[in-house]
Amino acid sequence: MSRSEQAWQIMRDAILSGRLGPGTALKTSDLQDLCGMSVSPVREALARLVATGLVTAEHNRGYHVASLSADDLNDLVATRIREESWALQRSIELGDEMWEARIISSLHIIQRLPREKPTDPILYDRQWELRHADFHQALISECGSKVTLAFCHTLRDQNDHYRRLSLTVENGRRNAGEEHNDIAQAAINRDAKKAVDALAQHYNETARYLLETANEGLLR
Amino acid sequence: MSRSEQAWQIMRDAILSGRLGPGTALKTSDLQDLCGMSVSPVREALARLVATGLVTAEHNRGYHVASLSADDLNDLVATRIREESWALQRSIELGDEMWEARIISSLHIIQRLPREKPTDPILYDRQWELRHADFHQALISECGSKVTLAFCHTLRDQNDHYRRLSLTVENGRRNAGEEHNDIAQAAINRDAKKAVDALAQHYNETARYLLETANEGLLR
DNA sequence: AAGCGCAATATTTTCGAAAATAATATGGAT
DNA sequence: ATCCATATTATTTTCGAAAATATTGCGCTT
Repeated sequence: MSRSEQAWQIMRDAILSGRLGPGTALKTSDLQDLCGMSVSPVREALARLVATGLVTAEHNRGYHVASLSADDLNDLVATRIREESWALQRSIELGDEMWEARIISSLHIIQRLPREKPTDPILYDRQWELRHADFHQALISECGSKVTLAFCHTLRDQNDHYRRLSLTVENGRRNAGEEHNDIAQAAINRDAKKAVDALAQHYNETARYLLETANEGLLR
Repeated sequence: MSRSEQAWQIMRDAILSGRLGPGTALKTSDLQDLCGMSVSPVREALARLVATGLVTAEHNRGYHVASLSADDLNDLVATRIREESWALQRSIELGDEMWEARIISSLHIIQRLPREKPTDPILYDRQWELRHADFHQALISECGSKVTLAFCHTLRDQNDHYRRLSLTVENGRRNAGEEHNDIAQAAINRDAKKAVDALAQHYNETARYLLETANEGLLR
């Protein structure tokens, strides 16, 4: 793997885990230390993070971890529901047995994967996050629109940043297992309306929960 | 303006004008000559172009100008219609007089701005393209969703790459003035259905025209 | 004490060359 | 002649330092 890709992973991880909190100034010298490499690959990686919205850039004034706000989260979630609803609906029309199988398999995995205990003050279960992303990706994967899928991907990335709001509080995360189940069932039964409703509720609930339990200091 | 921004403009221009055709391999040494600077800002700029979809990157194998295909154009246009329809509808609900004024003013400008004659074998009217973008941006600007607007922006950028398909043929471009007029009128009359229909037709017509007159050699 | 200009410092951005990787050419075996 | 291994070349990626730009601290005036 190239250095710039390493740097991307390291920094992305640091941001999503909260080691680099929202709004933090990202000095290149510090990042070089963190990633153990020279400035070039670090900058390359920063450019990618800017593209996905995890980092903001100001000309000649460096980079900052994107800041979080309730307004932005609401915008994000509403847009995500709109996009993924469309994509899920189309996937229900177009998806074949392989599509169903991918949903069932990825659902199974997140149900079996217990989330890590919040022993760490900074709790961040990367494994769960990856598998969770797989599940939601599987649902919409057969929508037939490459650009839409790419957009959903960046929306998911930005949304994951907001998960950080709750990961610092005691209880970790609410149990969303049942919601996942409902979505998957409805999708495989080709019940588009039910599936879309369940998906929307899942995202809305998650957002509501995040804002409720949010550590105020993390919101702009 | 920083060097990397200069490089971005120069390369973007070269791609949209067709001087760097779809699929062209982008050697850093050539790009350094083209932009008159070192490799760092060139790479920085390439990263931005990758983010907007005008350029593709392959690890350790450099960069290429994005290639064009009928399938991708259809995906692009369908998605653009879906997104902008939503955004236009919301803008019609939320927009104030300033919104109307911006539409009227930007429409006026593109109507008065005559497109350059196709004397150049490589014809590319940057001025018109900018003003055209302004008009479509104005229509959706009051939708209230930052992420949606950002997405529409990248869709527009990718779409502009496809305009290249017709710019090499004799007649330049069909007259879309009337279509612009219809959209603007309906929007300002707050007739959402009519406005959305006119917008969709405008984009569909443009895509159909592009694919009809396309120089086959440019399509993958 | 508050505001301003200027020097000192910190940081970002860019450069030119070195290292790492991929593409191409060369030569020998079958 | 064709195929494979190896050497050569071309290209991308990374480095460490220099240049450009922004920030901070200090003494001065009002």
